[in-house]
Amino acid sequence: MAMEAASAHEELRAGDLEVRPDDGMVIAAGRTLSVSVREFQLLVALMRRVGRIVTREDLYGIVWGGTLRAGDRSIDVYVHKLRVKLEEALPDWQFIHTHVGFGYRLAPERSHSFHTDATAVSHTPAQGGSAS
Amino acid sequence: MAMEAASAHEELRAGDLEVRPDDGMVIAAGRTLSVSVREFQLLVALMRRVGRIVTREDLYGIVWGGTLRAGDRSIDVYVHKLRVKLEEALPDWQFIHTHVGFGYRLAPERSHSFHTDATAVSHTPAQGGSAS
DNA sequence: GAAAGCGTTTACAGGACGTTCACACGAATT
DNA sequence: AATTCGTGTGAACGTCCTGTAAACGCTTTC
Repeated sequence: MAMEAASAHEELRAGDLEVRPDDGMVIAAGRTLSVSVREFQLLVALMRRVGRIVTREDLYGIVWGGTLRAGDRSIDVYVHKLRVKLEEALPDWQFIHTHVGFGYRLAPERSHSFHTDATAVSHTPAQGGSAS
Repeated sequence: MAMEAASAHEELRAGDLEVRPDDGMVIAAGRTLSVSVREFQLLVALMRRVGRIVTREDLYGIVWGGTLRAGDRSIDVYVHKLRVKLEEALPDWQFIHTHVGFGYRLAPERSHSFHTDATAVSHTPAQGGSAS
């Protein structure tokens, strides 16, 4: 059977971004990029939920463990570090998207080329308007 | 014959680096390198996993056998020794890459060294110079 | 028996990492 | 427009990890 979520050689993909949770490797456009342990854990957590918004609380629980304390900016810092490295490797693609008040979402989207951004409605309040 | 990991005339390659586990030979850019037994074992272990990150624990188990004790720096020392010899043989290539917190990865990559030298290297690097 | 090579261990230096601050920017609200 | 909350971003700082040279004992060779 194909058990991939937790055992043999899981391989996560999103556009030209590839992550191998087992090997600790991140490959962007064929080139291996070096990321720290925290960066890697965060990236894996997001990659396992591609296209979906992950709350800070969830991310913290997954990567750091425990509960996110008020005022803790670790997630923001590491999201930023990841963005820098990903943009350096794949300049025309944007992977980690911010959903203010909701969390982060990982998905490969073109950066600056053209604004198809008529999507003014980023997320309807029907989704989960009560975030703590 | 599909078995190559331990039988007849295995021949490992990575760029201009060639290793023959059976003969105990290391050839870099056509020149034979002399390496010690430990250095050789470590190199073979890494070459058999080209492109992948190998943890210190795994390396130790493969080359030294047993479990890596806390504070044991043998691997670091031998990685360094290998790096010195490989760089001496192939100055513009970097083979053993460190992934902090993960392990080591062997892969031929150009050394992006932006030297400010306008005099020295211009064409043929004279690799058979005066080495030992 | 002395010299040399090798593998291991030790010591110190340098760099990377993770966390926390501080401030700037932007979005949402009033 | 002004305020408030949330996020972006660069930097400071202590800690841990890795790089590197050298000391040490062991084995081999002459």
